[in-house]
Amino acid sequence: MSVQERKQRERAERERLIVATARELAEQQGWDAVTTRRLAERIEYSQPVLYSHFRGKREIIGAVALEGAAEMAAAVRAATSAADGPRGRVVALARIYLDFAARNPAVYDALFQLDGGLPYAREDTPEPLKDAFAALLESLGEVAGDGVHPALFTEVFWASLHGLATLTRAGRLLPEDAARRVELLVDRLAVV
Amino acid sequence: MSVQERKQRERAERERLIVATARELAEQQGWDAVTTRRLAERIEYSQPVLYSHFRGKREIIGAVALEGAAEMAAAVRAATSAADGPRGRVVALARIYLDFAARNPAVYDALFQLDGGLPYAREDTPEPLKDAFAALLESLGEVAGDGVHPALFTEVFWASLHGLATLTRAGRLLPEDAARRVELLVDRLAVV
DNA sequence: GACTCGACCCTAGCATCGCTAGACAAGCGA
DNA sequence: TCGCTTGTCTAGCGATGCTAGGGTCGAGTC
Repeated sequence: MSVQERKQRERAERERLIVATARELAEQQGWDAVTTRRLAERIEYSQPVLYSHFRGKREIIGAVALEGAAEMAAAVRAATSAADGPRGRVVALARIYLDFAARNPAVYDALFQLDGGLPYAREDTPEPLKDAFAALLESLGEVAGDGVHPALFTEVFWASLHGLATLTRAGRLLPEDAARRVELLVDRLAVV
Repeated sequence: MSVQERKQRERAERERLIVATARELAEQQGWDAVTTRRLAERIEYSQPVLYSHFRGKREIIGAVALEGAAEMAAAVRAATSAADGPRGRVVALARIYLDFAARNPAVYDALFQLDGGLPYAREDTPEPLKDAFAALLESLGEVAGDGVHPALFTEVFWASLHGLATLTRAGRLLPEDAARRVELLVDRLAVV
């Protein structure tokens, strides 16, 4: 049995290597540069090996997305737990969210922009995705206001942040006023 | 001279045909299906003809985006001018914006999601894009509130709508609660 | 009215993409 | 030691965006 176990360990290790390498390559040169050939070369295996771990490129993007979701949830919780009061937590959340998107553009794309073949907003949605939304809900639910469903409020707030993140990164919004936009958004949306 | 004029007319006509065909194909089967070969076949010319009009696929996407921007601006102005009061105009704007995005997903992608090689938020930004933003500003500036720069408010409101539009279309948000989200967004963001 | 010459378009092909079939080698269990 | 499973690689398929080069057709000139 120990032989099989060793093989499974090695296999899992290689899978982590694939995901980490794909992410690294995407952050360095964009997802367009993440071709199966380049990826295979970087992990020092041939192309078909990738397909013994993932169905195709889409699933690799999906794996990066799941990893990113877990990181984002952790980052959000860390930031909000260090802040004081409902409003403080919302401000911290908004900042860390946009910061995460700006610092990890490839991961953010994998999560919300690209097709990673993951089911969203459904029962069989992977746990990391549900948990990332839950992390947002924990702080945003506090400031939804009377008579407003916390989840609905979270969706709206999240969508606003997502809009700011994507439009800024796509060059549609100038980064200079980013802080002022966040301030305005929190002031208006959050009920404290 | 009339021969040259005729040729120029025919050339311009063919360019319109290319853009219209690309848009049609994208709306029918998605932008992935818009390959230079398929596009060439549909307009009944060979591939290289496309490159005598546009630098490449990117520029074709950009042309569709410009066409879409003009349409969106017109739609927004039509909807807001038919509504009463500042709040009524904002509600109408939000609805028509999301409606436009839902009805013309390919055009919306060309505008805000894909790389059409267009310069945004700059001095040399094409007129249709500036005008589309201006159309939003006309109604949203009314409800920015005291001490808030109308353009900044417009950016935030626009980003929120963009977030709702993209997340909904990507399956990240369920369409059922769309109306409630718009209502909440307008209630909180707009100062009436 | 014949001819020259330039503008225009098409065929063919390049490098690269995601993905797969089939040959081959390595290492396990008997 | 042998047989077989498991795993990996080489090679190749169809399709992508884009381009080079040849050929045709028609406008303008003598």
